[in-house]
Amino acid sequence: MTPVNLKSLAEQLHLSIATVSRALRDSHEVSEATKVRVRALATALNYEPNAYASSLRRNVSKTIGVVIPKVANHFFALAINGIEEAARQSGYHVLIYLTHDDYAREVAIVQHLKGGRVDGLLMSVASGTEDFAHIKSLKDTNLPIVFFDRVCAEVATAKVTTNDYESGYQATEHLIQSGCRTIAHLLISNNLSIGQFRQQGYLDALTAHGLPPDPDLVLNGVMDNEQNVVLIRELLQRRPDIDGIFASVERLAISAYHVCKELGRRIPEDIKIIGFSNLEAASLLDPPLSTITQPAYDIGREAAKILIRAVEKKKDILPSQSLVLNSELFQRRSTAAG
Amino acid sequence: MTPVNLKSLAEQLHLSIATVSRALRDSHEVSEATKVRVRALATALNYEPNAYASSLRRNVSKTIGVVIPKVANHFFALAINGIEEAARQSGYHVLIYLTHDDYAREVAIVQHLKGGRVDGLLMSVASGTEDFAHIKSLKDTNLPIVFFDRVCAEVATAKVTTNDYESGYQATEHLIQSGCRTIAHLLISNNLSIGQFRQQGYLDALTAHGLPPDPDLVLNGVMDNEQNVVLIRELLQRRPDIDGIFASVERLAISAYHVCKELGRRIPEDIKIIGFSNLEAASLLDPPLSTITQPAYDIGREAAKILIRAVEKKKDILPSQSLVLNSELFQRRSTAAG
DNA sequence: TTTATTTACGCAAACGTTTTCGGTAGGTGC
DNA sequence: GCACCTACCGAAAACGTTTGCGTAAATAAA
Repeated sequence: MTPVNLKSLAEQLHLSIATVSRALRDSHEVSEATKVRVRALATALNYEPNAYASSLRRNVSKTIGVVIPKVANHFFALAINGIEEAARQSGYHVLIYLTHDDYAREVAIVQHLKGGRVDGLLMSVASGTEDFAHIKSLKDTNLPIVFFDRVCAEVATAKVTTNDYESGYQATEHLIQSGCRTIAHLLISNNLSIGQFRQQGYLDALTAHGLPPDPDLVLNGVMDNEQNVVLIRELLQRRPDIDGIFASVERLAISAYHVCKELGRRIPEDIKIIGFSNLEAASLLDPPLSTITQPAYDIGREAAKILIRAVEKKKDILPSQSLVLNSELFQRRSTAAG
Repeated sequence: MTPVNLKSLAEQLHLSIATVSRALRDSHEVSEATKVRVRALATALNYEPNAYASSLRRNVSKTIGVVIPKVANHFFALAINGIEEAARQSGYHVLIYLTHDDYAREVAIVQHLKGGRVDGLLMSVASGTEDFAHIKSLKDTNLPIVFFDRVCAEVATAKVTTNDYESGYQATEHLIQSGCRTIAHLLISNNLSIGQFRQQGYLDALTAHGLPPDPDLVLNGVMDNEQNVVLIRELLQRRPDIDGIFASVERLAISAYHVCKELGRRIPEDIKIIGFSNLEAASLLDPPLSTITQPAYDIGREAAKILIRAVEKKKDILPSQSLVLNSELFQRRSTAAG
């Protein structure tokens, strides 16, 4: 079976390759009559242009890369959903890379992307990343980059985030207004700005309501969930006065649930819990978990839109194009006043 | 800034492009001394070969496509995780396409893939797909395809699935052994074989235990969850004797939970529920949901492995390479015998 | 009629890489 | 001395597409 490409089409139509190419791209330099002829044969033979030849020649791949820590996480899954939607609408393809929060993997991936495989990059940096040289070096190749959620402050480009400070403040305030006086903050400590913003919101909400911040109530979680359960258990046993928990990370809220059940602390009667989460099933938990939910889909979609717009216009992406989309507080039974 | 490609490297090294290319690919036709020189400059200048030029010339893209209905679903998210892992290990890139269970989108995506953008395809077909001509036509271009989970029986290739029939049988048997006598089956009716297998397992388990199958107990759900709640409510009100529910689809189990709470049916005292689900939070639901959980990560990884192996060896994929990975039944309180 | 202008198409170069084919230099065996 | 081999390297074609430029004919303007 002969390959179906511009050459074979041209031969069958007794035209030049150039004319066939132009006809298919609807150029004004070719008559309507031949356009019709060309299109007819192309669809008849199921012609599809070779993406790599086209990309090579035009130096454009119609592909964007997405580098994220993980996909088995409802936030990132929803973000990909939004990204794919925006990409599809503009005819872009989506390459996915997972760092698993591993710095070395992130570096390797970023290095690979210098090969021109993508026209632009969406990125949520790994929590283990402390040195951003690899990202800067990629940006120096003029590859447009947009960060979302886990941004890299040191690289001057657009960032799409949620209002982490305000959300941390709101969550803490919500616990206070529900009657809590001794509020713990569970977080994963790393150098990501989002964690710091949430922590600051927590602290400011406490002081604003006359509650003195206590470092003993701030628990730095780790990667391993089993270990987190141990840490949280220790905290709750050491400080039986804790009556509220603000979890900056979904799985810390889940671990807190486990510990409370194990220790016989009733939620929300003895202790109230609120957490950042995109869990669909939050309302089905026992009890339903109050959440701060990020607009993950929108974050992904808007980030992709900014990126694609820049790629198409061949214009640099400015930090001023950054977007902050508000998270939403869903009040459920785990923080019911009582 | 001059581009860093083979040409520029060759000029600086006073070598030919051919030699530089061979040196970087570690050909035996170039001396060790020059290899060292070439590699040194290449790493110094951060050279990364142009992926599209390479793909065009070698007719190989080191990229696999993944076409799935959705990503905001723990099963598919885990599957992607496995796919990415296998791909990364073999140096492959992963393109993601979402059909949203829409036939037209699936056709458009498949048509696009004829452009040679991917070396192979992993696919889980959309539930709305009834005609497989587009897939067959893609396969006719000699593109290797491996189906996973939602397979297409009409295309002769490898399929990676789970033991749907046995799982349906086990789930039903588990309900019977927990004391249920009137067991409803909630499913999404479509022409996917997995649904049919599960339904058959349900029927066979009933008859094997002397319970007469009753078509009135089989509920065909729809896409819209609100509508499903209505349907389930009608069913439970029409048949107050129902004491067990087997949900073939996660969200139907969730909807059943909602209806039970609304109608005041206690789980598991009045009615027991088990469902296919990859929900992480199943154990945190109220009450914890018994599940049949598919090995999603392994399914994705094994499917990708089969595909990549075939791509590398340039050999056809045979239906005999199909794999069946067993699901696991997690018994939780929603089916506690009482 | 002559001179611009437009229309419709072909030629050929380019994108960066890989690979075939060959060529040169030096060494080895006879 | 000659034939032969090996080690190393370069020239150039090829992958399929896009596009600047040229050109012939047709049309419009003068």
